[in-house]
This record gives sequence, C-alpha cells and structure tokens, in this order.
Amino acid sequence: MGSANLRGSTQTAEGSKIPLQQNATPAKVCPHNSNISCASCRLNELCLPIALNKSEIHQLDEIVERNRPYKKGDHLYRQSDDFKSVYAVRSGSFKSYVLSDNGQGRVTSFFLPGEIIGMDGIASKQYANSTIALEHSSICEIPFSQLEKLSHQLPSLQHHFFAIMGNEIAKDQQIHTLLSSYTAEERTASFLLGLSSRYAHVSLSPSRFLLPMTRSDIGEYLGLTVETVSRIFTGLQRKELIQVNNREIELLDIAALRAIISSS
Amino acid sequence: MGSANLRGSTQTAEGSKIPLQQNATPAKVCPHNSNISCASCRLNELCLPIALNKSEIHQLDEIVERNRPYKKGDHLYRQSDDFKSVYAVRSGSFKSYVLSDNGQGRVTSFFLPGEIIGMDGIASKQYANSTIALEHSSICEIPFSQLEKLSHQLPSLQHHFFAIMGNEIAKDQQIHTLLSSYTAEERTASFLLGLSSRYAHVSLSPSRFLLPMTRSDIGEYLGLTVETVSRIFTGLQRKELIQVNNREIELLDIAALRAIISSS
DNA sequence: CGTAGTGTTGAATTGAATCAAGTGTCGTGG
DNA sequence: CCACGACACTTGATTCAATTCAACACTACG
Repeated sequence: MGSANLRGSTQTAEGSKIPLQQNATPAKVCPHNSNISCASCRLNELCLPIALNKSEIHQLDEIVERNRPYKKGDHLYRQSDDFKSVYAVRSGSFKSYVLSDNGQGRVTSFFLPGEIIGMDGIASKQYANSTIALEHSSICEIPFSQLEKLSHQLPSLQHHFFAIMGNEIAKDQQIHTLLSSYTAEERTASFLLGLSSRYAHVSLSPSRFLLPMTRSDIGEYLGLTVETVSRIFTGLQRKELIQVNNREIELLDIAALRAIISSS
Repeated sequence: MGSANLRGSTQTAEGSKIPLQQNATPAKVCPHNSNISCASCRLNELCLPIALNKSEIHQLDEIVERNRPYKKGDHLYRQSDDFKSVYAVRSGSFKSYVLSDNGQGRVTSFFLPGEIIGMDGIASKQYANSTIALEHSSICEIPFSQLEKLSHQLPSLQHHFFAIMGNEIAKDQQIHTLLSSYTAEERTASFLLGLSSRYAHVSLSPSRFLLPMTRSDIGEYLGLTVETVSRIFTGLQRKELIQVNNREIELLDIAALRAIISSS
C-alpha cells in the first residue's frame, strides 16, 4: 500500500503545472553558463552584489572567477586545504562534511544557489571541512584576499559581507538549538521548511522541490540515522503533511509542519 | 562513598599551589576595572586589538564603551532587542540562550574573557538570543556601526574582525558535529576540554578551573538533561579522568579525555 | 534558620539506533 | 536496449542510551 501510494504521487507530481526544478536554478538563465556577469546574474540579490551600485558591481565582477561546472561528486575543496577563496553557488547544490575519527562523515551544511561556501576557513586559513557537488553545479569563486581588498574600498561591500557572515552565525546557532532539543520528527519538519524557504528565495516553488541530497545526508546533517529519516518521511506522508516520491517532495500542509516544530 | 570522595577532593584542591580563579580573569588586572584601555588590557591579544599598531589601538579605544559591571543574572541584551553593539568580555562569563516555544530555554553559547558576544544580531539587526552574566562580570561594548566605520579605515581591523567571525562559524560547525554524532560522554569530555583550552588562552590553568555555569546550563548546551550531565561527571570521576567538587573541576587525564572523543 | 535553587542517585520508560532483510532506482557496459 | 551491479531507500524486530519520574542531599543566600 505504501508503495502504491508512492507510485500514485509520482503521477500527480508529474502531471502538475508547476515544473520541478531539474537543478535549483531559476529558469531564465542557462544554469551553467560561465559568461554571465554579476550585474546580470539572476541571483544577485542574494549573493554579494546586493546593495552595490553599478560601478561597484563591475569591480566585484573583476575579481570573481567563474570556474568550469562541477560534476556530481566533484570536490570544491577538501578538509585542511589552504583557504584561498569563498564560493557563491550559481546553480546546483553542494554539501560540506567532515570525516570523524572513525572514518564516517558527518554533513555540516548544504548549499543552494546564491549561498556562500567556505567561510569556515577564514580564521584558520584552512578549510575545516570538505565540500562536494551534489549534482551538476556551477559556482563563482571569489579569492578572499581580493574580496578583503575590495571590501576595504567599498564600505557597502564590507557591510554586506559582515551581514553574510552574521547570518551564517545566526543560522548555525539555530541548528544548535534544533539538534540539542528537538525530536527526530521536529528536526525533519524544520529541515523541510528550511529548504522550502531557501527555494522560495531563488524564486522556486516553496512547496514542491527535489531533494538534492540522500536520506543518509539528511540523517548525518540532523543527527539521525537513514532509517529514522525514512520512517519520519513515511510518517509525515501518512499524516498527509507531505507527499514523497524518492527525491521529490511536496509540502501539503506547511502550517501543520510549522505546528510540529513548536509543539515540543 | 561518593560524598566522602567529593569532600576529599575539596581538600586537595584547596591545598594546591595554583589558585583557582574566582572569576575568569588574569590576576594582574583588577577584574572589573572600568578605566583600563585597550592598549593595557591583558586580553588584547585575544580581543580586537590584535594586529593593530599603537595609534590604531588608540582609535579603537575611542569607540569602546566600558560599562558598569554586570551582576550575576543581569541581561546584556534580550532576544529581539535591536542590535546595536558587539561586546568583548573583560572579566567573568556570560551565557546566551533562546526560549523555545514551550517556554524552556536552551543555551546556545558560553562566553569567557576575551570572547566576543552578539555577532548573531549583525545580519538581522536584532539579537537572536538573550545573554546574561553567569557571575559578576565586566565587558567592553563596541557599537557596531562605529566598528564598521573604523574597520573601513583600518584594513587590519577589518581583517581581524572577519577572522573573529570566521572563527565563530568554524566553532559553531564543530558543535553541530558534536551534537549530531557524539554520545553523552563524548560531548561532555569535549566540552570540558574546550573550556580547558579557552582558560589556557587567558593564562589560567587548563587543568583546574571553576565552572561558571550550572549542570543544567551544560545540559541545555550539549543537548542532554541535568541528570545525564551529573551522571557523566561522576562516571568520569570514577574512572579518575576528572575530579569534581560542585563547580570545581580538575582534569586529571587530559589525554584519556581526548581518547574518549576520538573513540566513536 | 529556612527556603529556593542546585546537584546526585535510582528505577522505569522510551525514542531512536541497530540489526536484518528486503525492494527500488539508476547508470554503465555489453 | 537490456542486464547487471552498486547504491539508495524502506520496513520490521530488537536493543540500548538517554530521558523521565521520583526522592533526596547539599549549598548558598536573604
């Protein structure tokens, strides 16, 4: 019966009008186009250029390196590599992870378009984790020493980068709270709602999206096992709060998902 | 027997040559002196002035406000207050916490001398948590808008503040890993070792110190209950890795404590 | 001196992990 | 294009680490 349900959901999803993203990139732009400038980038309100004027954006453009696209599984950098750059996701998605002493990894973050990767390396001058592409993805590399130089010239860039780092700190502390006092179901609901609002930020559907990561990635991120994540998903589906079919997720009742989190 | 042991430990601790800090302040400076300058502050290598030259330190000094001392339980700021300043702990200690929906709080951070409080408010312009003094404490208040202005004039200050924020991000991600995959004993050992090295940074004993926070605070921070923290403490004491007497902690075998963490 | 807050310990319970056995899905090469 | 193998996911039964509930001891402070 569970299986029949899942099949059914595929039909529904594929028949629907709103297309699911193939990867998390707004439609207008070729997702992996390397020739786009900061000024014309669809993400510019999320990434660094926000609050910069035209000539300032041009200056930023000068220091940004638009690398070749990354294939699924390609490393952006590895733990203990010398810190050189931060990266802005242009399309696709990435995960950061650390290898614990017993060899198995734990996921520390996921990154969607417009988000900044690599800030954990700023202080120690080495990356504290490894980061790999979860799907075919493209990024903008921003050499940090040049970003610092430019920030010194452009107060609004300095201000914005302080804000980006402050946001990262606030987000990390939310996750601290999530992990230290929420149940498996609460964590999972919160994770889904978090993804939802991040997709909304890049003008994608907040209620229907593809998970770029495995159940195992989600489990490592939330401090749960794969099995638990899977059980919670089926449980939420049984309650008709979400519709799951493999990586395809539909949030059927966002208010009820929010209610789960605040019920502890 | 447990009780007899605890009594005994007090004797030992009090008889030892290295004095325990009354609060976490290096001895040379009156712990709550408001008239000290950044240039003469014993913590200056940890706090902002590092890497600034004399005249730069003087400029920083100008914007720092040295408030009256805070009593135990005094709020530095409350959740949702408008963000105005970051704060450097001069003496004593603080904790940040958020109130969850059910009313009970969760501790998100502890702050010891030389550490910077309030960076979670930079992005949203509101503090994301409340912060209170755990003991009689003093701080330097640094109005953030002025810090930004000065950072713009002093590249080394900008660089250092980026590093401070990067360090906070890296630290928060370590805690994420700790909470998502370590056992109660591993978390507790890691917490004690973390405190140890932070005390070492301010020239206090890394092996003997007073806990400024309650067991309950530790539990909330580590995602454990008070009872579990208490049991782990007695367990570690039974294994002769630590000696506990109320808030007084002695780390008897730091290597073995490290081994606990890497054994998962 | 009494009381509220802090800490310890024990017994019972439980949420999530572990162990185990599958099915489903996708990419690759024959 | 299909078959194969590797990986991803699901579901069930059992176990266990940590929580919960409960009772009590210690401490510190007005």
